[in-house]
Amino acid sequence: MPALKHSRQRESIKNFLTSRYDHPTADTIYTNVRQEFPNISLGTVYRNLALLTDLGEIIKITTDGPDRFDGHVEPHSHFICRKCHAVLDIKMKSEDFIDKEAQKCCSGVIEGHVTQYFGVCSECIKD
Amino acid sequence: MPALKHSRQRESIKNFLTSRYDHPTADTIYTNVRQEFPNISLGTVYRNLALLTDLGEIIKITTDGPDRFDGHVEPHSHFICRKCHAVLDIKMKSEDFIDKEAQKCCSGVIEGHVTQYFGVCSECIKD
DNA sequence: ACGATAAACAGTAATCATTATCATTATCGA
DNA sequence: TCGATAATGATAATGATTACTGTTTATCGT
Repeated sequence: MPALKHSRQRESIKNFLTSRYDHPTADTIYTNVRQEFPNISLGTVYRNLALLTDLGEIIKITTDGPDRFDGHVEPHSHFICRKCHAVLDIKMKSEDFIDKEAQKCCSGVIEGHVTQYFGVCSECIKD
Repeated sequence: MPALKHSRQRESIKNFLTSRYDHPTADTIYTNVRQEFPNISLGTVYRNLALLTDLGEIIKITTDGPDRFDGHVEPHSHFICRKCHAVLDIKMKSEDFIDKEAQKCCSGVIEGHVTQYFGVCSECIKD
């Protein structure tokens, strides 16, 4: 547990993530933050994304393909379009109910869940 | 869409998966199937896992770390222990209800969902 | 402000999981 | 049994992520 020090690079990554709602990958974050810090390293991006995830300030979304990151930590789920692979937010009320239902048939202690919905988004459905 | 041909290797992979309930990784499958086919290639394992997934005969579970595979396709969810990383099955009734709830606040068409519960399993909770 | 300490950095090499390539072998219908 | 082609084994290549190394920078006590 090393003492945390402030860094402009980490602040910029965090700011970028809270400004976006499209769940970018590490690489997208890298190319964008590079406009403010032209020689930031990709390793620095990954290091800070892991750190921010551990701190609970952002959320890591593991899917097929590269991981995506979400700067908005209020409980919500994600809808992933199987055509264009867009990741959209879903905010529903029954999140607690789901944990309680699952707990009924699980011998361990359930602390939470991550649900990914899949289907076709409203844009792709036009085609 | 190439015409499918039978292969003993693919059959062995499928059989191994339906015999297990612990959601093994490609590497675990590889080392086990190797007892029957000593010079099967890891590439063959991956190729057949992808094929079987496309055919809907098995399920690919994407998590932190390497993908895991499930030979049992009846709808169910997974509980992942955050201590020992075991993947256990959860079979609950409200799966359809969840899709309908989510559909209420989603502009796309929801076809299904994958939920991963996390917490501490009954073994690890003893420590 | 100054200097010591250690976190964070940029740059780069290494790792890990997965996919692609290609010459050879196995499957299967005619 | 023969011919077409899917599947294989071996291995190279890729893509995402992590680890390493020497340098820079933030923080804190004086």
